[in-house]
Amino acid sequence: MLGKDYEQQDCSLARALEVIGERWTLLIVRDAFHGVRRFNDFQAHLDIPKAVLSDRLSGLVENGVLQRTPDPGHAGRHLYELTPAGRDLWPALHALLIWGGRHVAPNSRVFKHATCGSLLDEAGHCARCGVTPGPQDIVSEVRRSRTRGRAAPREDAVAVALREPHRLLEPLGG
Amino acid sequence: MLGKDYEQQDCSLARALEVIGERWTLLIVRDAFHGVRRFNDFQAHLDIPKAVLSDRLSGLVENGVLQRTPDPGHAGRHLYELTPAGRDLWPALHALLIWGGRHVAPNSRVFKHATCGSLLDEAGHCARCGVTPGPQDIVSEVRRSRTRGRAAPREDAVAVALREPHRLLEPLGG
DNA sequence: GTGTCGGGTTCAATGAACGAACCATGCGAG
DNA sequence: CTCGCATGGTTCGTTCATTGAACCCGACAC
Repeated sequence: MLGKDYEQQDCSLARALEVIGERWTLLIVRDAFHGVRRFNDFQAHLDIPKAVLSDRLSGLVENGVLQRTPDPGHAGRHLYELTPAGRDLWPALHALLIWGGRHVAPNSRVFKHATCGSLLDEAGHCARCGVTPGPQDIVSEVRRSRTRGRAAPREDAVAVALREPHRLLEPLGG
Repeated sequence: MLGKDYEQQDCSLARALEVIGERWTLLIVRDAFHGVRRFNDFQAHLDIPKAVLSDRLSGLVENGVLQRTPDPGHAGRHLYELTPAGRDLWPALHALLIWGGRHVAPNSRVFKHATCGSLLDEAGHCARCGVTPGPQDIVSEVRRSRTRGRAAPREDAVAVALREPHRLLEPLGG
């Protein structure tokens, strides 16, 4: 992302942004948390040009956020999954999501603690259990609510699958 | 940032990224947390083209992250300061900083609780006081450490001022 | 063989970002 | 008053990134 002259900035935020600060990148990571693993699913859900998606996925793999593995069912195809470093992005992603929901437009999904079912607060904390669960213990579901308004909902496979509650990191659809 | 067709994505992360996801934007916000308020200080510290900086500052003001006020000392000049919504970005910014420090390159600064002086952990929590202080109660200082290596340090006014410990949000240099 | 689907790459056109040059205002010195 | 300089921008031509359509290839399916 940032020009090479930024390497003089001794700042790990700049480093982080070089990895996940490009257009689309964080949305790809978000989908990965929701269990999207295949090229076409990312593409259909994000409406992103294939060339850009290909470029971003390669970048994320290079930087250790995703790992590319052969798809066992289909030779020549790949699965993209979060590495531990990628899963470590959850707090940052969650904080941005909350901020967007609070200051830009209300969030359409809510997060619940998988083991007790109660809603997490804005810090991602489960009041009942007194813990801050990691993504593997969080269920994301659509906030059933007032006039979800806003144009026709998307109809791609990923969007449809995500209308059901879904535990983060668990592979989506087969 | 994202094309208009993304408005169909009912996702507050996308909304957030439209506001703070462009190139440079988060670095500007970071500097704002460190007390930078003047156009030239941003420009000197970030090595960003003036046209882009002007554009980003206007965008942040429009989106309610910064507010532009006349500089009391100098007519015709402005000060850019974080609004409450902007200050609310702290958890997200901090999480990204920590992630970058852990997975990309070690962080060159540390954060301490202003009221007790002890180091904050990676969640931004003060173990001694049992609180997670907001930015106004955090002091940022250079990690005094092994071979800070990496090229010559920057010499612009902001970089020099930030070599001293500095409480977040407090205006820098006069 | 032909067809089709997933997973890409290539390419021309568009749109951002860059950096240098320019402009306007407000000083302070002479 | 005039000159020079600093701040805070805007304008503009060049360069780089993004876009979307078209094309390619390898696996099956028939």
